[in-house]
Amino acid sequence: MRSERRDARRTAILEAAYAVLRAKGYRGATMAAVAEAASASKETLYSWFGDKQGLFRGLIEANAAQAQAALTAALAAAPDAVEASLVQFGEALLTLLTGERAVAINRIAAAEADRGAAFGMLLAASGRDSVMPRLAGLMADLELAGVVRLDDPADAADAYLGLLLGDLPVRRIIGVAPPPRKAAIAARAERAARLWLRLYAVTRP
Amino acid sequence: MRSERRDARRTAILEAAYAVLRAKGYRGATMAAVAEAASASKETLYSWFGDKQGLFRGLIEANAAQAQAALTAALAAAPDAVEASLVQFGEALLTLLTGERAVAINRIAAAEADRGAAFGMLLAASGRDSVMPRLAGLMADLELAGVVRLDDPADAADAYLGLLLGDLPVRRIIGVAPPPRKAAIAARAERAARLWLRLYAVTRP
DNA sequence: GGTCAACCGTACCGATGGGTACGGATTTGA
DNA sequence: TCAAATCCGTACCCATCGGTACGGTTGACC
Repeated sequence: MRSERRDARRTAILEAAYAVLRAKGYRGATMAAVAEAASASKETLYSWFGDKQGLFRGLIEANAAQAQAALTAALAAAPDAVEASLVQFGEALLTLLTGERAVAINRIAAAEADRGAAFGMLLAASGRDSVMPRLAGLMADLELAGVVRLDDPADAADAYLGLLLGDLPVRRIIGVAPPPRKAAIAARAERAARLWLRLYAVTRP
Repeated sequence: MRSERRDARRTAILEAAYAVLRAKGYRGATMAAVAEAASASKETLYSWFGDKQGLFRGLIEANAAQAQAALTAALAAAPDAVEASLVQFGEALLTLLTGERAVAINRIAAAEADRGAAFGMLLAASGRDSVMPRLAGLMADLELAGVVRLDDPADAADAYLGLLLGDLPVRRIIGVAPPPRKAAIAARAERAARLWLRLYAVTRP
């Protein structure tokens, strides 16, 4: 299959683009540097992706697909207790959002936010807009199980996100916080679930 | 006084720098554009601030002082109930963090996060590191008043920040959310205080 | 009123990076 | 094995931007 090799090459190029992006930032990620890292020519880059924005748009889309898969996997590993799935979901989401990839991509969107918010929109579409439905579903399950009562589901979801993330994503994007360790992520997810349940549980513990 | 005029000129230049920054972003904020907006010469800019980083470092520092003053004012307008001061503090903080100025500055730090985190550090020093003590003090007051019980004050403060901010700052920085209206800010601050009190109140309402 | 420093406007320089063009090599498909 | 398409490497063009130099002008201070 020719398309297989093409796809592999494409992801290899995007991987090289990400490597340069992570090391040098968006403005430092020159097309020449990406081409060299990918052992490709600039002309190939332009022919495949149109321009620099197109290249990194491709990177964002690829990452979005990856992130979706990770979240799906986290939810698929169905735990016995519904509450535990909230923790697992939180861990997966926190791992994604504070990871190097998401941070680097968020920095692109921040740097380009003035020149239209094209990157931001794309990121939001593949980020929040795909996360919230899953979170809503999870919470609906919890409500059906009689664990919690949610008068305003959107509000409750927002509260959970806040408790889970805090200002960590901003500090990551700004560059003042290192990526949290697995243990720290687990602790945060556990704490967020505990506090959130305390807020909305039907029977106050 | 000559220094008065110098100070006024300096703040005028920084104001012009901010205007250009807001309109064009950090990379688009060329020294020439700032000079023109300030009716100054590039040479003056370089002589006063050293280089581009120095200019925007000055902008960040000026903004930090302004923000500190706003928070102090919010806390100084001492309300009768200590709980109300939590709402006032939240409104002030939310107004600051989602405002155009803070967002533009955060975008600088995001764009320059790879090349060392100099801007990020500066921003954190004048931001979180100056906010948290005040929040801690506020919460200590609440505990002394017997309203809440905080086993882990740092944790409680983090939870409050999460409830207050949610992912709004990130969405602002990314450019996908407009600055919230006064009413929305008030609603968020009120909600954060309500939920936080529900979490930590001594007597569950 | 005269002197001196600061400042404005402009012009200039070197470097860099996005985007294009082209020749030679390599792979693809029959 | 041969023709066609693709791709790599390099070189090139052009615009932009950070930073510097300089001459004319203004304003402060004596």
